Amino acid sequence: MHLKRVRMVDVAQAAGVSRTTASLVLNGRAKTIAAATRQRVLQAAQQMGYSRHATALALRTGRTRRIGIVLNEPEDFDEHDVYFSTVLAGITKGALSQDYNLVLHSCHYMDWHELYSDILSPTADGVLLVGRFIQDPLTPALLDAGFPCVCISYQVSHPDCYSVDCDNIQGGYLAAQHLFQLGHRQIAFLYPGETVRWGRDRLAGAQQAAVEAGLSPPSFHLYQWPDDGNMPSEASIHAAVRFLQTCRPRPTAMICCDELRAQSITECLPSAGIRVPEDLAVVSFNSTEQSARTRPPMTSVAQPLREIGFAAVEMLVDLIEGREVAKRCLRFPMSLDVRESCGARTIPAHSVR
Amino acid sequence: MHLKRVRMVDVAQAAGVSRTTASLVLNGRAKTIAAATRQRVLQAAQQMGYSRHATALALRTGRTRRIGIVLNEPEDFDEHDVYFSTVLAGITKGALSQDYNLVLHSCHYMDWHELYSDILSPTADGVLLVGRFIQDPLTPALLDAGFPCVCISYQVSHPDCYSVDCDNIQGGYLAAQHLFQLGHRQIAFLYPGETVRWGRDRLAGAQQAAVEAGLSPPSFHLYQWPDDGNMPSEASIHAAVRFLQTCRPRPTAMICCDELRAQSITECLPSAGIRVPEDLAVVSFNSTEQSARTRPPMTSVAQPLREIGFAAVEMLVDLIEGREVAKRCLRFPMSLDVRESCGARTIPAHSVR
DNA sequence: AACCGGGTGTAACACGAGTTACTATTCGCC
DNA sequence: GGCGAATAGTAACTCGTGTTACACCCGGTT
Repeated sequence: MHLKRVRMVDVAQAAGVSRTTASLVLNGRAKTIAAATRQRVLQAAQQMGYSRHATALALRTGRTRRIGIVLNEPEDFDEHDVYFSTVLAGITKGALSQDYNLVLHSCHYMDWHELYSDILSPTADGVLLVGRFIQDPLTPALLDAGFPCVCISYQVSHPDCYSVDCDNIQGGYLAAQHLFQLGHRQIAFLYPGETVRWGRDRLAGAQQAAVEAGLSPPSFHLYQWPDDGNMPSEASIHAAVRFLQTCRPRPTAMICCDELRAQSITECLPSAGIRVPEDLAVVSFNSTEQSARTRPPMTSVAQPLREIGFAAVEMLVDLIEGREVAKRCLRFPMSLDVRESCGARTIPAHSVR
Repeated sequence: MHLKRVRMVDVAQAAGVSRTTASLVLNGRAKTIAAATRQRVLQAAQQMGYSRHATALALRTGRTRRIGIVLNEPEDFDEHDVYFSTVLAGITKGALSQDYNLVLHSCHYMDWHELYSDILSPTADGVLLVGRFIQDPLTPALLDAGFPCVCISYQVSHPDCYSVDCDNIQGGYLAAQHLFQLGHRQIAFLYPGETVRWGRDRLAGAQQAAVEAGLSPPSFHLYQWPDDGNMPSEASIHAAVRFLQTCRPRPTAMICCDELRAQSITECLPSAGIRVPEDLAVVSFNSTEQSARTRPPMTSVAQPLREIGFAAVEMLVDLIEGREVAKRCLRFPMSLDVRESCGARTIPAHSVR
């Protein structure tokens, strides 16, 4: 039942030439081949529906024209986590424009060594590592092996590390500046703690805004949420609400570095006697469609995730094809989608798209 | 800077044997090889960090251990369309358990012929085609070529077509049955029309429920929405609302075959003087997190998308590896997540997860 | 006739692996 | 001591392609 593949040698035979000649013609290296012969070969190829055997080509050239993608977990596509799908949308577009295919490396997070050798097989010409954890041994190992890598939304300290990220410092600055301009002075800052780089950076940006607003030394009411994965537990949400209730002096605003948490917390606030935005203004991060649909619609700092994915592909392909890459770390500015959770009037906001 | 790869011949040399011997040992075909020699080879391989060259292996064996995925559009990962990411979550899990990698074929929808030859390169051992359109020429072409395919959420009439889908007839039945049990008799049915199979099937199911409820001949107020892609246009939403307003006899309930549309329409209803659920009970399809977050939370028929993705991988791998596949079309039952948009009290619903 | 040189095309090798058929050595047994 | 069988290992081919070095032909010049 299986149709036999048409190989180059079949085309050559049909055109009455050697395989070498066919190869030269089909690769445009046909300087020394007579025009008539070339036509014969091209026509035969066309007619027989010939296309190169990808694997053989890859073996010979050492290039697969594929880009690998490593996510943190097999479950990363969970509908709850819009982050990966959006970055992936950008990556897909980038790969399309560069004429590369994408490989999703399937692997449990833990057995990084298996993943390591799968990548170095090599299954692809380079790999995009999406938002891995700082302690992850995989990235340095790949870099040590000299394998082309681009990190998305994180970076490691290694001379060969290239990365694309959003400018979290500037993002934190935006969030805080907005609140300061609205007159807030007591601000709760909810984040994953200093160990997570984007958490650290966003806080740093917020503190910078505080300094510029004349609040020195800058002081936020810090709350570090427990490390419980993408889906925050109910207990962790309640703990955050309790923090907001008991914190003194009472905060009039909160910056929450995660949209999903911000949303869950906000939903619990009314029953804790806290109204949004009257008693507590809220700014979250990662402005997605979700933020527009909450009550009240939530002001949120947006990451340009598609652009990040797209740029990461571009950078990786430059690396693969040996072109010079100007900056080791590309940073995209974040933007503030002003909605209603801060009591500011709704300005036609920078569209999410 | 690039570390030279360790090849099998290097391992063999280090162990003082021929490459053939090394190959036999490393593939467990070492029946005729002395235990001592085998140990030497294994140890050398271990020590030098040897791993097979994936491309060479694929060329020789004719198996890439990759599964291709074809989506409709490069933009399918858009955050608006949770469908693909959820199916992909299931596929990822399936691929992981079967020890296959995944290839995302990047391609514009239109130039199907380019995609066709990319698939037949072959980039993967088989391909999952996710929710393509009926008119799509790609699927029959691949089937004609004898390439292993599994269709997800659609099917074509071809003797070799294998597919995994949810049972849309039963889903339509569930939706209508729920409304009939609540006493509704005048029901608007919003769907993409007869040309889209799942639309047709859901209607058929609903009609079956009507017959069983003693309403014969079954009559719904049919509304066919225009084909405007995943994101419904504002105009199309308004048109639907107008339909609900002007339709006589006045419907007391609506079944909308798409969650996103149902949601947008529901948001417009108050301003049209229609309250949900008092004036109009609403059942939608594709129950995702979104449905739980609307006001009121929306009753919706859920597709087991993860299970579908997972099963599709299983089926495809069976096909690839030449095992017998019992059923040509695997159908998963849908389930009803009862929320508040029908006025039924909230029953602890079948969890989305 | 011998030599040169441009125009055409091909034989042969390489990429890194799996597999088959065959050689070489040792062992057991009569 | 000789013969067959079992044991241990390898040369040579294959997968489908890109590339390099070379062979051949033919016309023109010395």
